[in-house]
Amino acid sequence: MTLQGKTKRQALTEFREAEILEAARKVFGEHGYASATVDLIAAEAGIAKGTLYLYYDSKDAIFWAALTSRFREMHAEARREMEAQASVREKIRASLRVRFAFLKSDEQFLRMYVTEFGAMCRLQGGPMQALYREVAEHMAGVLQAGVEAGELRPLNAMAAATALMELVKGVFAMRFAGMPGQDPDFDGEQFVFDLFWNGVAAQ
Amino acid sequence: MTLQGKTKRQALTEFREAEILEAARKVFGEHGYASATVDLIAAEAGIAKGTLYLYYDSKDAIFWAALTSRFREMHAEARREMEAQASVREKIRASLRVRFAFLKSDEQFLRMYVTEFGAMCRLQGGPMQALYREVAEHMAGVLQAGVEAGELRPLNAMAAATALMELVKGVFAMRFAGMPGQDPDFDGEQFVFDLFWNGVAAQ
Amino acid sequence: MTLQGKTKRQALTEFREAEILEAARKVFGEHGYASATVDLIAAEAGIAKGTLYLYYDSKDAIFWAALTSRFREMHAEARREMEAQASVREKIRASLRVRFAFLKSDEQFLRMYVTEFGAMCRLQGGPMQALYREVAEHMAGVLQAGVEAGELRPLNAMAAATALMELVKGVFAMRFAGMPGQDPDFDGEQFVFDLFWNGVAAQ
Amino acid sequence: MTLQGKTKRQALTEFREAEILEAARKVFGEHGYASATVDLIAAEAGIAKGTLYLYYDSKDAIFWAALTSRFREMHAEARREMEAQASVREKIRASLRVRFAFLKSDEQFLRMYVTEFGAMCRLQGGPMQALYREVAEHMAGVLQAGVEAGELRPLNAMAAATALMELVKGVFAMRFAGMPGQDPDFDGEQFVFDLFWNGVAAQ
DNA sequence: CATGAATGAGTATTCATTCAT
DNA sequence: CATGAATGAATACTCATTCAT
Repeated sequence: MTLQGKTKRQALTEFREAEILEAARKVFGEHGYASATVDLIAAEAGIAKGTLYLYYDSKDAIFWAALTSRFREMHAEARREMEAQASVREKIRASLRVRFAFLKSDEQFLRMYVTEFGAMCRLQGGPMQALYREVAEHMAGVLQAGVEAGELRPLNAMAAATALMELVKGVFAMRFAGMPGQDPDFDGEQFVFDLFWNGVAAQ
Repeated sequence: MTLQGKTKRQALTEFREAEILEAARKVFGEHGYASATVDLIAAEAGIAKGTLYLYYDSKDAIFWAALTSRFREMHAEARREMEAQASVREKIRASLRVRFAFLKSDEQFLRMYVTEFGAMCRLQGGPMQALYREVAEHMAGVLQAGVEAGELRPLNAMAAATALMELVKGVFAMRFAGMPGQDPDFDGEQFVFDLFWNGVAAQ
Repeated sequence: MTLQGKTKRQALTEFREAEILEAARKVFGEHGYASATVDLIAAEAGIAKGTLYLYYDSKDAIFWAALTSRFREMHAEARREMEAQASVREKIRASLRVRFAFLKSDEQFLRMYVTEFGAMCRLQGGPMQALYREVAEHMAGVLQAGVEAGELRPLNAMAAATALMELVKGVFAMRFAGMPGQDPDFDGEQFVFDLFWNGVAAQ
Repeated sequence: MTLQGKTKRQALTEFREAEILEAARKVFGEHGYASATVDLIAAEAGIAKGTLYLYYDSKDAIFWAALTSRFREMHAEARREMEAQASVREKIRASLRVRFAFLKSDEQFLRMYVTEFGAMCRLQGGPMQALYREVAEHMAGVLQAGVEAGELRPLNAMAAATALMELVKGVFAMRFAGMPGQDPDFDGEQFVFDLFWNGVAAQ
């Protein structure tokens, strides 16, 4: 009974948190951090403003949670898919496949990721940076292994990992920068892979 | 006399504007857009707050001018240096040389460029996007010529141009993301060139 | 059974109420009325916030009850002790003895009494004022009798009674005002008695 | 010219500050600290809310300034009048004369002084306490001189000084406590003087 | 009876912008 | 041209109170 009670409450809490983050991504995605208001997020989530503060301590905390929770999901799936592959080449492919799928399917998250990640890393300091670093380090590990296995030419793995992440972001940034003639046939994923793979492959 | 008067006035105006933008870059660079205040910028520039509004219409306008004026300078110099080179390879080298020199020498501008360019492109809409596009299109033109000359493999030139710009930004972003073990010998410029050149060169 | 049930319930209710008031005095004493929160009181009392409202109608009511219940106790005991004395002189002594003992033994109540009684009398209106008046009137009655018996010089008994109460408060206020060189040998009770007695005694 | 300009500006500033404090005393006096709002004070002062913050940093600062500025004036005048007297007896009389005149003539200040001084001493800490102490110490010095001159019986001068101040407050507190039958002929000043003087005089 | 999640009115404070001098 | 005092709309956050479970 206690267990059920706890489970129920936990479930409710998790549901509310998810609801809030969903609303937050929508509002932050549309308005940007500065212009987004807590009232707007609460209204979007269909709850009272005060209720938000039962689940998150501040606007900052909401933003951080909304951005990183999704970012973590994306990274976790990419990691899983990469581990299922043997070669570095296929690991890179898998990583790109997952990331492109994620960013294409979640417009709001994409906006937050592309336009505010940079600023938030600097302003929010620690937690955001740590996450970014963690993800980069994982990719760097994969690339380093590729170098040691002779699949890749010798390179600074951390820099290459960062470059790969920024390339993905960059391709999506083209949209927001209002690039013209967006060729509907343009395959960003393939483009990034070709550029990066040719850039780092041995020989 | 009238001419001279006008010239004097124009000179003063230009001097004031430059002073303001310099101050703005310092304040925006240190605090980020949202936390920077017009009071702070005025104080830094050593003029009254009201005076700012004689030269710029709004905080937004100041930010935009501070960011783009420097961005334009960087691009203009890069363009000049690129035109002095014959091969696409050397044009790319020249572009990177200028951009890295600029960003290394101006910490404040670097911060604005890396952390707020993305957000501002989306939020400020037109003017910022147009500029970004213009720069990308110039680089795309160079790359397209390279493709046609057989120096580069066939590729989406606009995407490649964007990728190059984002790679430069990405290398500097590593700093702000608090990347560890920043190898003091790490040569970001060379790294970006190698990655990109190998990524796009023919064969 | 019903009787027992009622008695049990009443006992429980009284116990709860006492518990709540104890907690309230602690919280109000530490934080002051405005900064004290109902959550804090509930936590201190070890019950849920909603439960508080089963026993008291509002934060105000809790404050009022916490302050006056103790004030009443203090007065009741002072009254008893005064009645056990024959002369006005000894009645005054008894009153001071009880009041000083109470205030010295209950730091939290002391704080509420000294720092917020004044404000609350005005803001809470009726009930608090009535109580204050009742206590003052009792003391005034004693003093008036003293006047009529020739023990005290002719005076406005109500004013003198108020003065005595304020003097007691004033001595304790010295602490909160951060008075220096608090002589550890200083006997506030004796001091107030000497001042007041000399001030009101006949001749 | 510069001097005039400065003087003008200073005059304006002082005028505004006085205006604000006047309004603040009215609002704080009527509602008490907690219920008073900054909006109300601004409205009462006939200026915009933001303007308040050009002159005072916070609601707390306004309250503190409103209370202490008047308190200081009262003390300064009392001090002057006391110094014009030779005997301790007349100095005490002078002090009471000034204080009663002040408190009778400024209902709003009286309310703040009587009902919130205690709480604020504790909550605002340092500045308020220091002021209270300073005033008490001055009076204590006078009383101590009286003791040494044989005019007063030996006593704890600081305690007696505090007692005198609290007696004054106490007499006015009677009003707010809704004391009945306020004899219109009752002379509070004389009453406090008699009580205190008889209480402390030699013999 | 007891709970504590939900509410939303209420408030101090900031800051871009204006305009009288 | 230059100033900076004045403005007031905008907003994050709090907390007493309620009520469904």
